[in-house]
Amino acid sequence: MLDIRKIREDKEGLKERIFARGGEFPIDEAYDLDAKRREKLAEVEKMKHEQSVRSADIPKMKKAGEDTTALMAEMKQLSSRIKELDSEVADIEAALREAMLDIPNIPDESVPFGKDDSENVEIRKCGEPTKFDFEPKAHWDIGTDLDILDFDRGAKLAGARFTVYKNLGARLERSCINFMLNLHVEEQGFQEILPPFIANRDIMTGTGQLPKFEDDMYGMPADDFFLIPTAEVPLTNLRDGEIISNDELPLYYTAYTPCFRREAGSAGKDTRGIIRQHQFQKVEMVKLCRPEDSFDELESLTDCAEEVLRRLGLPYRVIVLCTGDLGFSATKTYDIEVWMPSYGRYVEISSCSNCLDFQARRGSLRFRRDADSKPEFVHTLNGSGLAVGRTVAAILENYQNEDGSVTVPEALRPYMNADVIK
RNA sequence: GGAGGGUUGACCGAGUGGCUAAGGAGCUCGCCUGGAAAGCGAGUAAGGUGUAACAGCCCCGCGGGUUCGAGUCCCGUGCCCUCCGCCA
Repeated sequence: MLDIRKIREDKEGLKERIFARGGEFPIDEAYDLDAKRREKLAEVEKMKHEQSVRSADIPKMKKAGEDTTALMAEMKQLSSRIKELDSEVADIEAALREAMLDIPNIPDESVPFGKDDSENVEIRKCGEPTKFDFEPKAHWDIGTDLDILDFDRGAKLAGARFTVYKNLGARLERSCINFMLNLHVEEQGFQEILPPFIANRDIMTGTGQLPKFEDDMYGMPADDFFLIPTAEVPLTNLRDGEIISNDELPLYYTAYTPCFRREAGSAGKDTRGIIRQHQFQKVEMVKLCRPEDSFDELESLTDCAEEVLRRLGLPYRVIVLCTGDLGFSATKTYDIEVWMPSYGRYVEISSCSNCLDFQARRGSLRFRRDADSKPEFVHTLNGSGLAVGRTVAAILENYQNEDGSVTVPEALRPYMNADVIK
């Protein structure tokens, strides 16, 4: 959620920057509701003041033995007028909040203008696309042939876009998780968290998944719970409602969780393999930091994710998302894309974003700089480190051998207890 | 699932209808001391909204209601704790 003051101060400038995302957002509406709200509020506040001052006279008059009937009757009228106005204000506030929740974050000045993912800009590249002196297979064929991925039984158990991992396939997934967590925790300074995989409506609203994207979430209506679509949700909200002390910042959290997404609107996309699943595993990193540090933290966060790929020896590139491709809560996002031979191109495997105070404001994530200063909102960042299923797919494809076996990357061998999957 | 207890400030905690929601811990300063601790004294301190700045208004888990007036009474509900039941 944006600070309403930003809209008040420079509505047109803001509209231009936000509309660069493409689409329309209710900024004018929020502006008008805000003005109306303040006007009504001033009116009702004056009445409340009168109410409290004059009501205080009643016990005094009673003590003095005076008759309070007339004053009480008058106060009763005032009270009911206040009630009416109060409910008008509440209606306006609800509408204002609804509008504000539908307005995305402002793209940072450094974000390139563009309409969609075709206009994202490559920043750097590491390694070269893998070359084969035989005809390489796609990971779904490799996985099926080695009997480590079972798509048919996944579909039987749950449906399309669910996959069963077996034997060294299951172990490869688990090894990646452990390898990534250990790197983040032991070398990069993150605290390891194992959060609930379910979040309630408030929490889902705090990070921006709700109310706009409810259709993309798996919900449990009986309890008004949701399966988390990413560990960003519990990690970012871990300190929700708290006032964090200054010396705790910056906070680095990492967690492995499964992620659940309905993928509404992705019908026909990436239907084969494990690139786009309703349930996938991910190791996520989240940072809470002081406002002045968040852009530096974004660079180091991205590097933490890249380090995973470097150690796995997978070719990748980093792009900066253009205004049209930027996520709802982010002001700036780097995507890391891994080389996927079956696609003949780079495929997203991590997304690292700076959300400024946008999420901190929706929940209430604040810190106190000094003992006597006011609480301020922290800045929040999140990045995948990495999407595990896509990492497995990339390993299977980039490390495949002509005989159908797959060489285990050096960094994973201690976890796999195997040099090769065959 | 059933029964009971709780929910007040960056922390603890009093407060069952009416002037400004106690007190403590904390923090700052002073006295005391060789120095510190303890003790004593003084000060300071809540978040939101709003204003040029004041003021004003709101805030006692959340939402309704009763009342001239609600932290306090009534209804609903979230969460925490205890016991019972069920259960990995």
